[in-house]
This record gives sequence, structure tokens and C-alpha cells, in this order.
Amino acid sequence: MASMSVRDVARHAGVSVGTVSNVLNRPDKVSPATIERVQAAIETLGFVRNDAARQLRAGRSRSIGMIVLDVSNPFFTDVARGAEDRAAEERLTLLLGNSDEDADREKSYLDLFEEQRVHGVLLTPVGDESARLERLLRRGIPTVLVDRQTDDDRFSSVSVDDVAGGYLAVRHLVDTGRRRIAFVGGPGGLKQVADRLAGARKAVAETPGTELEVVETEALTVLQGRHVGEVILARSPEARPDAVFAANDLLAMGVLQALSMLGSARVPEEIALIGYDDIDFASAAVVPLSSVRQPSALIGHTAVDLLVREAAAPDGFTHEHVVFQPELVVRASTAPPLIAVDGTASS
Amino acid sequence: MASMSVRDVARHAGVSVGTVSNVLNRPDKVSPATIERVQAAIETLGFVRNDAARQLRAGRSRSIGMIVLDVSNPFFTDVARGAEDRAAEERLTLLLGNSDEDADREKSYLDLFEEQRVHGVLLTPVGDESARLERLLRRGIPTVLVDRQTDDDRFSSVSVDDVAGGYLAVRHLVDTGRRRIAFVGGPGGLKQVADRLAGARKAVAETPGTELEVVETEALTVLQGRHVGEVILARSPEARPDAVFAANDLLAMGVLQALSMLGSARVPEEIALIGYDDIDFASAAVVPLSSVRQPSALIGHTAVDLLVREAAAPDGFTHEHVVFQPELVVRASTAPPLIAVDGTASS
DNA sequence: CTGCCGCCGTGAATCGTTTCAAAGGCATTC
DNA sequence: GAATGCCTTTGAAACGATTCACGGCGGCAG
Repeated sequence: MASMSVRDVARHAGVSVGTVSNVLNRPDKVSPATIERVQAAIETLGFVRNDAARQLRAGRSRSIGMIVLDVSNPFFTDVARGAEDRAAEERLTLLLGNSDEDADREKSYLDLFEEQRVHGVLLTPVGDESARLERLLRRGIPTVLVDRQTDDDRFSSVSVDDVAGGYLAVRHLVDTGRRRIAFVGGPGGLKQVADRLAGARKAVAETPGTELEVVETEALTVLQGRHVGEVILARSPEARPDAVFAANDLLAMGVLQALSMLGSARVPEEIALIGYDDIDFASAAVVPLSSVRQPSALIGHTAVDLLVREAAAPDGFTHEHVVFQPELVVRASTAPPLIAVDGTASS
Repeated sequence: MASMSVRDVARHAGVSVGTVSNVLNRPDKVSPATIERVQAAIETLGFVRNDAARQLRAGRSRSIGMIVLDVSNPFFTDVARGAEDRAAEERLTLLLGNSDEDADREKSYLDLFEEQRVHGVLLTPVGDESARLERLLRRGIPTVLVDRQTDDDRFSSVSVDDVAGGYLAVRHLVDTGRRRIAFVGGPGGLKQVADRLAGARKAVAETPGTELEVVETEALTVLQGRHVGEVILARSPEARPDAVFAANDLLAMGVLQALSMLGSARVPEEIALIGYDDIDFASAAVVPLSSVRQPSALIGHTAVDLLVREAAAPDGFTHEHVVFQPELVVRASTAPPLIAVDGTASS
């Protein structure tokens, strides 16, 4: 009932506390008979290690702190899941914090993690990282930037080439005959959004006769997507784009809902639609959504890998920058408009 | 750079360690001038409290362990969010674990929480709870059961009256003229599912001329919902139900997608559809989904409340069982079939 | 028989914070 | 001037696991 300590176990087993600790941590140093006896004592007393004492001695905890921008975005949930699985293999625990794109919340989690002497931090920074990260550096807490490239060579990072992803998406739209393309995304301050747009621009620039319109949103949510969809529908059919590239799937699903609910612009016949992230909901949408897949679980997995390696290094001089390539996933929402054999578009 | 301790701060400020601790924890006991000096020292040395040492002394941590069945279900995310917010007010941290309905994973989280000497545990048990909970009891770890009623008076619990919820949903379908109702949900082993079905049965039983068909699923996911939707569509129109009550919104959205994608059974004209949980996606669906709302954030909030109260009580004898009532949310997916003034159904 | 080596086991010191009994300082009161 | 009381500060003890230099013991070689 009351909490048992190694001392109680030692007394009950007729050995010293040092031996109990050895049974727990280096059983090879203890004779089988003694191990037996100690474990019996642990069992009958219901002894459970006190993690705080262990950490105090060790100097750092066996937890990893992770901070993401939005827990309700399945992409981040998937990244976290990947990180958690890999962490579990290393007997590390993942502490998940949600910054909600708010710098203050981010800071308060970082403070907490500092007090906890976490093993390391996985961070998708809210905005400009420099100031806050400076501090982590000084404390020598291993830190890996997630889903964010950086030219800063004092950190490791795991990211996806968003410029390439944007290019893939728009190239696909152009290749399937679309010409008037709208990019939907925002706020422009998010690096991810800016990069995807840059990729889109590149694809449009290299194909004569295509044009790109940019529709800025306030956030990457379903609701914002619906607003954009309604705005598009309000235009005359001729003024509408014939394809929409949304900066993430939540936006794309919002656009899709607006277009198909009000029903006057069919997807993909009149407007093709492609999103980004390839979240599970994408394939389950009313019109299955084309998207650009990021290897979300792998990102989390890799981030923990880098973190563990960096934490083990004598000095943190093994900064690595892993950049994954995104992958195009084609589904019904970007099927090309049907072309009859005589070359005219069918209805 | 190297970690600073209270001792360093004390030396630098020319006071004793006790005083530093008092500045940190009971500033009212310390003269303003001293506070000033100590805080300056903390600032210049970059001192950060070591949480492990603090916990060791305190005997228990300031974390709450929470285990949910499925982190990708927005309902549980919302509950967790509510719990986290309330915990933050109490300066407690929420550790979120995902059992994925797997008893082993649940156990391993419980073990972890024990070692951490968590303040308390919030648990939505996987199956039969008795054995594992016995142990928490013996250790005296305050525990609150979440989204699960229990007759066990050794625990507090926070739940929603699922029988009432099922009744609300089907009563509404019946009241709007539906007669052949299908209940979609499973596995039947989940208490939540069984209760909602019981409520549905009650509503049907009290209205002559109505009938209830039960379609069992393997899980409460979008994919399972689509399967069911396809099965319904495969029937001749006369053999189809005229309303579907799904045990949660994910299922309902799957059904909706199947029905509206294949397009031969319109919602709500031919088949009304209602879900359960009222997740955010429900209102944003192609046909906005009627649902039964559970006060998810409030559930989390209340669970933490009970936990805190129980943890503060000298002996854990203040077990409470809070049961919330669900609320019907009517949207387009259950609009009654239009009736013309002359009494015939319009097309 | 002595000396050396390995194997097991020992127990005091340590991590950094909080707590608490006690002491110091100062002013007010008789 | 001494006694009293309040306010502030002190410093050692405690929390519980881990570590490490050391000691006991048995066996084996010389």
C-alpha cells in the first residue's frame, strides 16, 4: 500500500540496496540465486521504481518533448504517431504539446520541457525560431526541427521538399490539360505554404499558356476552404479557374464541399482539385481527393532517430538535415475532362 | 551552460538555499529586497528548476496520465483537449496515451504512469476493467473512468447517458416520419455501442408501426461506414431502410459518402441519416449531419475536476459519478421528406 | 601454505529541491 | 533595560535510486 523503496526490498530480501539496484539495472553482475530472491521480494512488496529519483540521479529524463502546430490536423497526428512508435523502441516516452500556432503556448511548453530535463525536443516552430532556439542551444538540449527546413547548422532537421511537392501538384494539373490554376493557402508567413506556392509558380512558369491565381486564406482549415469554394462559385463559370491546388487537404476538402454541395461546378469535370498531405480523409472524400503525400509516420520516426543519435554524441556536432521527397497521389478529383474521339470535349 | 542549482543561485545572491526555495514557492514569506536579489541571480545564471528533484521531494508528480481508445477519433481528441485545459489551470500536465483498444498497450501505459507517480489517471478502459484497476486502487492512485459508467463504487466516473442518446436519435427519426430504421454500429462488446442500441430499441418499441434493423460493424470507422452504405445501396429501393442511425459520426460519414457518391439514394429525401458525437466534421459534411452531441470538452474538464478533488481528499472516499445528458443536433441529413399542402409527397 | 585473482555484494555519497525547527534582528511595550 | 513578539533567514534532513571504491571469500597456481 504505502510506497515501497529499494531499501524495503533490500531488507526483505536480506541484501543491500546496491544489490537491488544491480538486479534492476545490470542483472549480469548478480548471481542467479540473489536475483531470484530480490525479485521475489519486489513481487511480494509490490515495489515500483520511482522515476523521479532515477531521473534526478541520471540528470535527464527519458521523455522527449514534442510540439506541433495543430493536433487536430491528421498530418501532425500521424507524425506524432510515428515518433511515438520509434521512441517506444528506445524506451523513451513522448510528451505531446500543441502550440496551436501560438508563440506563447510554444514557449510555455518549452519551459516545461526544460524543467523536466527532457532527453530532447522535437519542434515544428511557430514562426521565426531563432530567439527561442538560442536558449535550447545554450542549455545543450538536443533539438530536431520537424517539417521545417533550416539553413541553421546548429540543429538537425527533418523535412519534406515542399517546393518539389508544389511543383508535382501543379505539373500534374497542367499535364492533364488544366490551364487556369488557383493556388489556395495561407497565411503566407508559414514556410510550408510559401514553398508549395513557389513550386506551383515554377510549374506554371515553364508551361506557356497557363496562369496562376493566388487565393490567400487565414488558416489551413476546412472552414477556410469552404469560404474559398463559395467565392469561386460566386463567379461566372468563365471566370472560374479550371483547377485548384490547395495547400493542404483540410482546405481542399472545404473547397470540395462548397463546390459539390452547391452543385454548380462539378469536380473534376469542370474544376480539378488537388490537396496536400494525403490524410486518411482524402481518400474517403465524396470525390476521392488527389493529393501530395508526405511520409508522415516516417518523418516522426526519423526525427526521433536523429534526436537519439544527437543525444548520444559526446558533443552535439552531428547535425543532419534529412529532406524527403513528396509523392503524387492521383485520385478521381483530378481525372482529366473526358475527350471524345473526335477531339471535342464531351458533356 | 552547465546546469545551475539552487545552491549556485544562493551563493550568487548571498543567501541560503532555503531562501531561494522560498522565493520560488512562497514569495510572500520573503522581503522584497531579497526577492529582487535572488531573481537577478536566477536571471544571470539562467537557473531552471529541476522537476525531478522537486517531484522526488513531493512524492508525486504534477502530471495526469490519460489513456484513450483512439486518438484519431476527434471525439477523444476533444475530450483530451478539455482535460488539458482544465489541468493547465491547476498547473498540471497531461500525459496522453493511446491504447488503440489494445489491453497490452493500456497496461504498459499504466505501468509507466505508476513509475512516474502521476497525480492521477484518467482512463477509458479497453474492456473489462476490474483486474487492472485493482492494482491502481491498491497503490492509492486516484483514478477517474471516462466515457464509461460503472457500478463500481471505488472509482469516480464521468460519462454520458448513451441509452438516452440512442433514444433521442431514433425518437427524432420516428417523429419526422421515418418507419424502417437501421442501427449501424459495433463491435457489440463496446458498452457505448450496446447502450445506444438499447436506447434505439426503446424508441422503436414505443411507436407502433416502426421497425429496427441492426447492422453490426467491426469498428467505428469511416471505412466500415462506407461498406454498410454500399450494402444498403445494393438492395432494391423498397428493401432499404428509410433512416439510418449510426453509432458514431465516423460511421455515419462513411454511410453518407457511399450513399451520395453512388448517388442512387438521396440523403435525406430517401434515407435520413443521424450520427453520434457531433464531431466538427459532421457539420462540414456534404450533407450536414444530424447528430447526438456529447459535451466532449466538458467531459474532459469534469474528469480532471473529479480527479483533483479526489487527490486532495484525505482518503479517497469521495467517489462521484457524473452522468451528462446528450443533446440532439438537427441538421439537413434528417430533414423530413417534403410534404405538399395537398398531403402528397413532393418529388 | 601463501598469494593472487575474480566474483559478489556492500554502503556511503550523490543528484537538487523542499521543509521546518530554530535562530537572528528589530521594534514595541512595560 | 529587559521582555516580548513578529518577520526574515538559515541550514540540515529528507525524498529514493544509482554509482563506485572497497572488502570478503573461495579457488587455483606456485
